[in-house]
Amino acid sequence: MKEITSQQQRVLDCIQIYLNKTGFPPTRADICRELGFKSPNSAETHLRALEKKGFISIESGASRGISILGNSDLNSNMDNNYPVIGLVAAGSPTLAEENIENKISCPDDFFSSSFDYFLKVKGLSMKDAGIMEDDLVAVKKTHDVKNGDIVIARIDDEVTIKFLNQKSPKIVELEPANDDFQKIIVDLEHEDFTIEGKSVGLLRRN
Amino acid sequence: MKEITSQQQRVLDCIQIYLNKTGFPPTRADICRELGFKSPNSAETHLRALEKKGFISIESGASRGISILGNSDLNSNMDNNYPVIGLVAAGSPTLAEENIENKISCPDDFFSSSFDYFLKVKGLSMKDAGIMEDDLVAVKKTHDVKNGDIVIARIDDEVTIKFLNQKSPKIVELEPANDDFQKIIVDLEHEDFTIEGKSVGLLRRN
DNA sequence: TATTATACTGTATATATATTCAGTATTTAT
DNA sequence: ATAAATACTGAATATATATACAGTATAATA
Repeated sequence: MKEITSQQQRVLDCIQIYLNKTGFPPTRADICRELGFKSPNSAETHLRALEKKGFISIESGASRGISILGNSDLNSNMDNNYPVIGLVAAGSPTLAEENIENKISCPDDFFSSSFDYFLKVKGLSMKDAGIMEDDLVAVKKTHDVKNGDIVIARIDDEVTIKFLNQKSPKIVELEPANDDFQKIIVDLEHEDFTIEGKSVGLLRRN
Repeated sequence: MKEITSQQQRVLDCIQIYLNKTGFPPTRADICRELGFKSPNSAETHLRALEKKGFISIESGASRGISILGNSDLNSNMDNNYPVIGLVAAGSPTLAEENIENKISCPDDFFSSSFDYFLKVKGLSMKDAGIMEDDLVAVKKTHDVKNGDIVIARIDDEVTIKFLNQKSPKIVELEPANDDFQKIIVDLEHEDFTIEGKSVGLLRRN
């Protein structure tokens, strides 16, 4: 199995998410819509690359004839215990024992993408995005984020959840979804900045 | 779930077998080939019957747009399958098969209280309460509600989700959480009003 | 340095596919 | 007795979809 590129990984994830959501694979046009491509051939070439590398198989001539290989997951629906983490500051690793407030049993394929933990939200800085105090945001630990994603970021030793907007290679803006809050402008050259992950879903327990 | 006929069972089995074998659902022609039908309309009518009875859903216009619903045989652990319901109008019972858009496997004790179904939210009338379009509200069917609860109510034949505020034995106010929307004032003596249940949680899948 | 792989836009088209319409016949409810 | 559901054949068609072809551009490789 050859190495997969990050864009090919996005396409592969897209297929899996589409499958979970609808029960059948996407068309080229569906993939374009999901990932923002403007030509069906963009999807086509990625699919052919993924086929060549053995990640998927494509049934010639068949519509939606994509199947994900090496994936005999009848256990995809198994429950797992996911930790609930508060907005922890400091250099302590996010998933360290002392930061785990709780654990929640939940199917692995519960959200559109796999995830690693629940983040318990403090404050109302993302209120207009429908994220309220004490909501549990399902966080996938990844650096594969793009502008517009709701990301969990660490600046120096403060953790925050905001919309990502990378203005330039050196400047990142973290935008709240609440007029009462200011956007955070991060100078990557002078501040310690890390993307912890991104939101892939939300859970509210009254 | 209405009774399935033996031929419809054969078609349903055929879809499942095809899915296991190829990873994507069959076309009408595929079903004909597998079961020996000579007209694609044979498959079509069986599919429509299966859809009507709630065994499958069919995405209109999409090729191979068949997905098998509530197949608790394959993915049942200790989880339960909870139906996803749109904001259905009319006198049809909320949990009628034809209103079920989807099913979600989820632990029984997932929210603070037991619940009966997920309601897929339309519109932004509860936006300031952090309830956005397409959010899934976990609904417990009950009449035990109090002022301030987020309730699912039916007025004549319209279903809505709002804050409950009973002003008097005869007047109920349903209050949105969005300045762009008007509160709904219900005269219990002259309008057909029912409390379907209340929100006990929320799920958002990006 | 040339070549291959990646990563796209944009257009075009053959065909795969859903879906409707017109029939026939049998069985099941009302 | 009549309607409605079941169970098909057969033909026709609009459109959904895969896929080829023509480009552009950059990064990796040999």
